[in-house]
Amino acid sequence: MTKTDHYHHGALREALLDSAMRAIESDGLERLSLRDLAGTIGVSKTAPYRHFASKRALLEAIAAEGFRLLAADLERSEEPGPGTADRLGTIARSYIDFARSRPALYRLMFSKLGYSLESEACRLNSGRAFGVLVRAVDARMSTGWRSVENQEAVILSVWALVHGWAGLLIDGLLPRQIPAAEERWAEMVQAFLS
Amino acid sequence: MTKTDHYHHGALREALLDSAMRAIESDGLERLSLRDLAGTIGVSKTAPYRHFASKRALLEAIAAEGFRLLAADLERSEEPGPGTADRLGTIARSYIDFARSRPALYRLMFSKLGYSLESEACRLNSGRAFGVLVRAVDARMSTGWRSVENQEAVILSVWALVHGWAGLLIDGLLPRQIPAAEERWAEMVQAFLS
DNA sequence: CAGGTGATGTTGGCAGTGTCAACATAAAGG
DNA sequence: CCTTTATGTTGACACTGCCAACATCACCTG
Repeated sequence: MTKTDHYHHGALREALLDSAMRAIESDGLERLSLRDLAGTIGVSKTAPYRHFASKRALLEAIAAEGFRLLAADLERSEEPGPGTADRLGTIARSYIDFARSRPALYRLMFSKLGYSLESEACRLNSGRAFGVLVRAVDARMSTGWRSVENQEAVILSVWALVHGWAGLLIDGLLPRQIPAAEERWAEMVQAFLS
Repeated sequence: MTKTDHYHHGALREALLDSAMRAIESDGLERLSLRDLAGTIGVSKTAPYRHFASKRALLEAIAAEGFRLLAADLERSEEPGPGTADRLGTIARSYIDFARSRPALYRLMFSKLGYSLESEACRLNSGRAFGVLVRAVDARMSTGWRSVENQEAVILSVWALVHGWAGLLIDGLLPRQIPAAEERWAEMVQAFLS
C-alpha cells in the first residue's frame, strides 16, 4: 500500500455515474449492485452513500443525465446544416439512435417504477428534449392550422410514434430486416401532416 | 395448527401466478419477493421452486400469461359487433385499455431484461396478438396496394404508434388533460392510410 | 503555523434476498 | 401394504441495500 493510494478518491460521484451507466448497459439494470460498483472503482462498499442517499437516488441521477444527453443530441440535430430540409426526420433519427446506442439507459429513463419524473433535473432536461420536438412540429405545421389542442395532439402523436418505435427496436421485437423503419417513419409524419 | 392445514397446497402454481400479478401491480415489479409471495400464500419460502426454476422463470410465465390475456382481449374486439365500422380503432382502444389496466404487467411483457421472448408461450401468444393487428390493417389496406414490404412497414408503424402511446400513458408522461389521446390515434391512422 | 471542523472514505453489522441441498409428507399405484 | 414420486419444509450460503461508529484528510481561522 503505497502512500499514493489516495484515501479520498476525488471524483467519486462522477466515477460512480460513469461506471453505473457502463454497467447497466453491459449487464442490465437489474444486475446493478452498489457494492460491485464501489469495488470496481476501488472504494469501500458504503462510500457511494456519501454521494447518493440511496441506490434509487443514483438511478435518478443517471436518468437525469440520460435526459441531458438526449436533449443535447436533439438540440444538435436541430441546428442549421446540410440536412435542414427534413428537420423532423433528422430529429427522429437522432432520437432513435440515442435509444439504440444506450438501450438500458433509455429504458431506465422511462421506467417510472420509478426513477425519472420526481427529480428536478429530469423534468428540466426532458422539457428541453420535448421542446425540440415541439419546435420542429410547429415549424412544419405553421402554414396556418387549427386549434392549439390539435397541435398538441399532433406533437404527442409524433412522440408516441418515435418512442414506440424506439421501444420495439431496443426490446428486439422487430424482424431483423427492418432497417428501413426510420425512413418509414418520415413517410408517416408526412402523410399525417397533410 | 389443525390437521386440516393441508401440507400440500393443491394449486400453488396458479396461486403464485395470481398473487405475483397482483403484487407487481400494487407494489411494483422491483419490489416483488418470492419469499413474501410464499409467505402471503401460506407456504414456505422455497416451495415456489417446485413450480418455477427461478424467479426469472416465474416472471417469464407471468409475461406469457400477459400476452395470452392481451391476445384474448384483441381477438374479442375483432369479433363482428356493433362497432365494426372502425375496427382498427376498436382494437387500438382494447390495446391501450389493457396497458392501462395492468401497467406493471405490460411493462414486464416488454422488458426484455428480459423476460418475454425466450419463452415459447410468449412467442405464441404475442404472435396471436400481432395477428389481430395484421388482419385489421390488411382489411383496411386491401383496396389495392403496393408491396408487401410496404404493408409490413405500415403494420409496424401502427403497432409502434399504439405501443408508444401506451407507454407514455402508463409512465405518466402525458399532461393530464389528454383523454382525447385515443381518438387522435384514429385520425392519425386514417390520415396515414390515405 | 497549530488546531479544529467538516467532507469524504472505512469497518462491522443487520435484515432481507434468491437459491441450493437434505429432509419430510402425503397421494397414487402396483 | 409398501414403494415411488410429486410436493412442501428446514437450514444454510452468498449476496444485497443500508445504517452507525470510526478514520482520514483538506481547508479555514486563530
